[in-house]
Amino acid sequence: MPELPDVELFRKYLESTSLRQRIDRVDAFDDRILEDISPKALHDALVGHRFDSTMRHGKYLFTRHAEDRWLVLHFGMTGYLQYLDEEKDLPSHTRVVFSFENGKSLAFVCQRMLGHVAVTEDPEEYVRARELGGDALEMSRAEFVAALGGRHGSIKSALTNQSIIAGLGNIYADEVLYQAKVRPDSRLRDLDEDDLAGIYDRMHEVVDRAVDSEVNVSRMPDTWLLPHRREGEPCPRCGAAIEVRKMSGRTAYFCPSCQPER
DNA sequence: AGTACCACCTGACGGC
DNA sequence: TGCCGTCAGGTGGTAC
Repeated sequence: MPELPDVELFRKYLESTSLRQRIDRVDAFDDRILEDISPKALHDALVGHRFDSTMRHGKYLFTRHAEDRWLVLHFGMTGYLQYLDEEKDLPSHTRVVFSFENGKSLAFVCQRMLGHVAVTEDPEEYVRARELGGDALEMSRAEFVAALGGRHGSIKSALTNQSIIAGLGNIYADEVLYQAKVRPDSRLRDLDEDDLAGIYDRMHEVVDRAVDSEVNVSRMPDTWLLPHRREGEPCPRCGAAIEVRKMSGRTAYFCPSCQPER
């Protein structure tokens, strides 16, 4: 479930493995993954170039391969990157392979086909066209409060709405609200600026720490909700049974005692 | 504006 | 054993 911390890790992974190698071949095995570009056009756009830098906005990863040419990667729910010494070791569900001159390759793997690969001239323009909000890590506390202010929905639907804040998904939104002791179904109009500032601070902590833990749950604090995100499991803070509630088709996990109703 | 629901997609899992 | 419904959840579209 790649959310911001996962994608940030993919970015670092791509940086440490795949820069500055001449791209010899690009194979797209399933063009449902490709967004407004044919397999041949993708191949032709990349061959002969080298990835030379990366950037991330929310759950989108960009890597530059020429002046004004960037590859766009979005991982859907099950996507990830794998750098390989030998192409025979391609993971199952590999959808696109970037083969380098040194015989190594980078696989874009995406089991459920909910991810996308695209090409853009300008990541910022791409972000604008997608109507994404500010990146959760880049945005200031004042921008965060302003983005949420004056809205009427639930806090959780705002946190996971990529056009308001880009980067949080279902799992980390639950974690942030758990840390902030705010119930996911709380109405924004019932939260004041201090509440929002607190949520912003917890969001930063959670995302930073998740990246530091390399998104490995066993390396995250045991006092977090994430290792206990199961119905009825005791809350690591107070022992009350964790509750689950469906909110617009998503499962929200929370502690009914630490995250009181407002 | 916000919400609910559906579709996309595949694999795991529980029930029978 | 094997079939079937349900669930996982990021995104996007539609209807209310």
